[in-house]
Amino acid sequence: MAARFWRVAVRKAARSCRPDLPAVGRKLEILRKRAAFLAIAASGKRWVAPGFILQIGTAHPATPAVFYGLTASRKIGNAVTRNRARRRLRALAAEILPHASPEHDYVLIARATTPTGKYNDLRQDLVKGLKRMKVWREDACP
RNA sequence: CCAGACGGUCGGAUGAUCGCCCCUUCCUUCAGGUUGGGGAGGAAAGUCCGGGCUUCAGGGGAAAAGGGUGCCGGAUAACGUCCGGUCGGGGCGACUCGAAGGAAAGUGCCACAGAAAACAAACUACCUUCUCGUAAGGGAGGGAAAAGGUGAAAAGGUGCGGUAAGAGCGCACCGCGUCUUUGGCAACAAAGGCGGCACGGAAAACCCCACCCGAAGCAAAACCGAAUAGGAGCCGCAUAGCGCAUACCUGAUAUUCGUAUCAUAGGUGCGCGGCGCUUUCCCCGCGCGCGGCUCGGGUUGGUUGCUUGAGGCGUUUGGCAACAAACGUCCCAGAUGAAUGAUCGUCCAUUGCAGCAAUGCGAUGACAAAACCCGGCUUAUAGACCGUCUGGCGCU
Repeated sequence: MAARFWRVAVRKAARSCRPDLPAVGRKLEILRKRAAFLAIAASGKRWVAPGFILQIGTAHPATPAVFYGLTASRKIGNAVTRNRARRRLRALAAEILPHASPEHDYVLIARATTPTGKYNDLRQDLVKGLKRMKVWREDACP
């Protein structure tokens, strides 16, 4: 009940701050180049949750958008499973990552439980992880 | 109604909120907004066959090697696929399965067991002659291959006759071989004659015969952009060439500036020769130095290829069928760290618990996701539905 209310509030906030572009941490861009993934992995900062692994790249000047990438390896299952994991992570990123600092790049790595776990758990874990790593911005539009 | 055979269709439904990719309308400050439309499969899978397409200039012929296919006829762009037959297995049946050419071209093989595994042979045992012995029985020679035993297989089978015992030794039927006739396009089948049995298995050992096959793949390939980038150097080989023609182009000379002349300047054309052209050879044709080593550089990106196709659906006609033709109609994914979804309800299935029950609470949702495109094959697949047929049982 509380979670539902919280989610609606976020959506309202996201909608309300749309007019004032270009504000920090609003848009999302997906990384597609192998070199970018390697650079983020090399920074070594990672946070492991039951449903996924979060990697954070080294700090750089803030960009207009938050860059993030998704990885679903052969290990977690066949093509259907990998697709489902990647799509759940993409939905999660669309909801949560506007709150992340645009001074870093992020990579979400799918684990075996990603396609089957509870969506609420995934969401809470990601928020927790961002706060732990001190890249959480409470207001999406400061 | 039960059990089964074959073929086909589908393979969760629906709503709300928030999104993604492609095409498109309009607005436009060129960054977006906006209108409308489309967006995974029967196997998209495995990548096992067959094609299209692209590149290696291309085309034709022959040979060798290698690979593939293998009853007959048809379908098809093609196939190892499909359809219809034949033959041989399985099933009461519907139906189904089949590495189904040649063993009389040749070489080799047939384990174990057994006497013997392919010019047949003879262990036990059978018959007989001679001989030794009182006898039981033994020894030597001959006949024969029926009985026993071994084996996947023992050189036709069963019955009768025959014989010292036996044996296709003779006869009948069956099998086999061969010839003829008939039916069939054919594979093959049927009938009749002849033969007295010759020809064991395995070709999934090599092999022979007939037919087919160039290679690599969309990371193909083309273009744009970028870059000193079809780069530079050295070595080796080679006739790095020769002849003829040509004033058309560049060039040279002369010039009255209009042009003329020059073939021992280059280009160009033709011929000869050399090398190369996807294993080799020949012919046509095409291209032109070739080969090796060293140094330096490049490999990001974008666009095209990219989805209108041996296309889908419907009707009619031909055909037993696979399929073909005609007409009508439709446009139906195009991503590239890879879109086609995420979340939450309701319903539908399956299932667990509780309950006398109505029902309630919870869990789960087959296999599996396009990657240039088609035709097949193979494998995976919870469940639902439809049609045709077979064998039972019951009823009228």
